Amino acid sequence: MNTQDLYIQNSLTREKEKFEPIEEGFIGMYVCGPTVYSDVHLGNCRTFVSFDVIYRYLLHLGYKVRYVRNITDVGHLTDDADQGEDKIAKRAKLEKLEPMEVVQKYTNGFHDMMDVFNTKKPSIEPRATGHIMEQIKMVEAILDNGLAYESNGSVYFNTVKFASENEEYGKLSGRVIDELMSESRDDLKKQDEKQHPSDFAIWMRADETHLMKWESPWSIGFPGWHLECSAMSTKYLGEHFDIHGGGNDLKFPHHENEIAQNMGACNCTPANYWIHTNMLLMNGRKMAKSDNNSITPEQLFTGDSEHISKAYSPMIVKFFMLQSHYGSTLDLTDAGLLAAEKGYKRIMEANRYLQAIENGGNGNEDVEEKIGTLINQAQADMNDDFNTPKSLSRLFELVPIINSHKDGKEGFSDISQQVIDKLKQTFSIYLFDIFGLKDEFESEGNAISSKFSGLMELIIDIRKDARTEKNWSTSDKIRDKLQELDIQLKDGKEGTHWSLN
RNA sequence: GGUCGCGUGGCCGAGUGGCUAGGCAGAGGUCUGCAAAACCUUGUACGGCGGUUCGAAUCCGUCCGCGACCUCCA
Repeated sequence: MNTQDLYIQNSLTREKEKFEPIEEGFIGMYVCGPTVYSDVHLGNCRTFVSFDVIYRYLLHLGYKVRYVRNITDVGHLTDDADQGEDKIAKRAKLEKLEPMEVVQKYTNGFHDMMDVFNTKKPSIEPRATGHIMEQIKMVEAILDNGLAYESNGSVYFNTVKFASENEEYGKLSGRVIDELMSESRDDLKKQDEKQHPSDFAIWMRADETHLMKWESPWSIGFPGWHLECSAMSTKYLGEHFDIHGGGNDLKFPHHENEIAQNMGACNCTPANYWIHTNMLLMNGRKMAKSDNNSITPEQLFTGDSEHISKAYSPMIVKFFMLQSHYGSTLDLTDAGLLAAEKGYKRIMEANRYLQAIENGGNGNEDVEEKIGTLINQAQADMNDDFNTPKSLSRLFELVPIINSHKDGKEGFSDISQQVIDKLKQTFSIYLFDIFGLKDEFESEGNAISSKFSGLMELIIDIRKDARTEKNWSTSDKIRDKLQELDIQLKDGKEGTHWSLN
């Protein structure tokens, strides 16, 4: 594996593969967005933070990326077996709102949360209801190809026929149609409209009470959930594009059926690389309200939950997520968050010090070689399937070097200006551009923080005089009172530094 | 029951056929008026049992446990 090349773990082949874009320099990436029927789930946040880092890294590599992430605002049923209510409509009735009010409300909430986590906005964020025509056209194409059938105003994708003509069905999820068949034979009688239980609706006839419905050649109805992603990815990225992503839980049936629809419509596989993010657990188990084992992003930020001992800021939560690989389950625990908080502060503080270094020394070969190696490894780690935890660990290994410079240690102090600049650039690019973190103190508003800094310098100066006079009671009083305000003084060889706790 | 995946030191979490992850916590030291911070040093690890191999925590089998999805049940 060449560390200069990007490798991606491809869910479709279950292999780590070298990434080669369809068109040199350009990447089309589609990620399944949220169904906006309730407040965004913390697990969703992890997924979109993961793809945000992937997006940012691809941009960093110089690709021109078209990142499409949809908003599902129709067709996602409470029960995936093509029965049950539309999630949006159900919520609309519950809250006595127009369906589109529900959609707007939770879309706004989702966007706000994505901002809180400092993720970049996608290039295009299409909505299912805005693409009914495209979906109807796709149903027609699939019908024309003989891979769907109409039944009582609804249209179903014929999985049996598709699977018999094509080995693709089940490839992503590892499911085999024969098994699906034998598994659910008992169901067959119940479903009079479907020819086979594994068939799925691509258009559904709506009854009179249904809130969201459109005219189509088959009935007044609405599109099946899986169809929107096929239609919108095709519209904005073409029939064949580079990367398709989503949460692990969408692999089956959603993504499997998406592939089937695209192939059924144009006989081409939609994406070369499929990326699936893994689940966020809490205390070792899945988050579920019914088990009282769940926490919302807001609760994390306010500390208002029995599961955590204190509040954690968004960047600490994000840092916590980045310390695991997107493909692994991540276990949210109070101890884990506490550790992440300390780590986050340590690395941010080192960066703040680093960026303020003005003059380099004469150069020190040993240290500079070590720095160069670590910087290269950080990049190689990101190239290896976006390994953020490993890449972060390289930055952490650079922290003692930076802090030694602060202490005026021999060897570390005479790093050349060139290497210092390289370090500055590396930290800035990785922490902020690629990982999308923010220094929460720095971002609190420059006007305030610069006055605040001036004030702190004054206080430190007064305390220094007291210390020179060995007036320990005054100097300790300043230190202790500031500590009570969560401002920590740190006496070092080069003078006193301060930080916010 | 099926499909996919996971099980690493006190906690979180990378990685690998023989060679340091990293963070947090712990221990010792340096520094300090004292402290904190910082720096240096440091420990027990790869679920159980078999097998392949000169050598496996890393590959294979099996058992146990966990998670997601599907199914079943409710």
